Amino acid sequence: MGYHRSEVVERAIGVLDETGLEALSMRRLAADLGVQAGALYHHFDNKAALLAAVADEILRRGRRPAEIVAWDAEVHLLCVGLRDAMRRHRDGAALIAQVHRSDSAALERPMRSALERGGADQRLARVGARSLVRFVLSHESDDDADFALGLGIVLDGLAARLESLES
Amino acid sequence: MGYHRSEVVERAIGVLDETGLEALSMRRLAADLGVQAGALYHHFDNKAALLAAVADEILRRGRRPAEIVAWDAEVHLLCVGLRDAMRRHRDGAALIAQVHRSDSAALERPMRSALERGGADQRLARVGARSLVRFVLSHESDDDADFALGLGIVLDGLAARLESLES
DNA sequence: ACCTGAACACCGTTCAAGT
DNA sequence: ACCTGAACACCGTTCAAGT
Repeated sequence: MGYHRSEVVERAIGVLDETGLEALSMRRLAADLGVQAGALYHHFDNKAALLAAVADEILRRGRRPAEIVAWDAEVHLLCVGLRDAMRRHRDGAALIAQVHRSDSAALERPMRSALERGGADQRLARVGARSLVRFVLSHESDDDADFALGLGIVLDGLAARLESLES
Repeated sequence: MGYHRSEVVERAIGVLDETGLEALSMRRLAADLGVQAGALYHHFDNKAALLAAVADEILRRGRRPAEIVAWDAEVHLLCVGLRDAMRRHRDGAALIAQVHRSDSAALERPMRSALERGGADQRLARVGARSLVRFVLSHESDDDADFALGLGIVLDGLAARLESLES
């Protein structure tokens, strides 16, 4: 009953918010759409593909218009933006972390280029981007103050490494 | 057929290593022990309790004898020890991360006291310990050099915060 | 092209009944 | 105390058959 994938994804986000990731099954979602479970496989190869599409949509909705800012402000914006996007939905972090496991590049690429803009060599940009993204994904339930402190620690460590590269 | 929980746990670790976390079901484990699935519920309240016991045992086996070392060496040892323990078994990190979600204290406590020994106040010790443990848990698949670089970044950031507390 | 109905091969958990 | 057998309420996925 979803002409397109997009309506299935939208309903999936609804089910996610109402019942959580654990209860978001192909059968439950199909029932919610008034359709047999097997019908979903005309739109998605498997459940992983559906969840990837859901994660994509959640991140797309969280995306802010590109601003022209300093590289360190951009790194900060990327972290806070990711955090906000995933906190907008029940189990958002768990879902995005799960999808991120099989496609880490999508989330880490913008972070990596911001770090390279800040003078990081390829390796530091890669490792730093990975650390930052995983930090954000694993600290969903922290309150904002603790999150800011933890993020500040990682950013300070990164800054120290960047300074020693400049000399 | 396990007089005690310990034999069930041992077999569970075997199944984990052979087939991975996804395939470690109550039914599969029971079949492996030559027993009906229901019998396992005489030893464990539910699957989560079983997995917690398995994670505990994996961590217990990875524990090294306490040495008398400087606090920063201890923090480093705790991180590397945790990493080694979880890498000794297939899907070890995923299992320990899962259990850690409902009992983060056990893993974070020793890290917290090491940080307090290094001069951290309660809040910095709590946030720092959490960041370090989650860093280790989420970087299982990194190679050793990338892990060391990432860990160094977090530790440097922590050190900067500790120095500013001393003044 | 899209969906139904029905099946296949699984899950975690409970519980009367047996020893 | 510990286990069996069998059930309950679910899963993801496939596929002939219908429209």
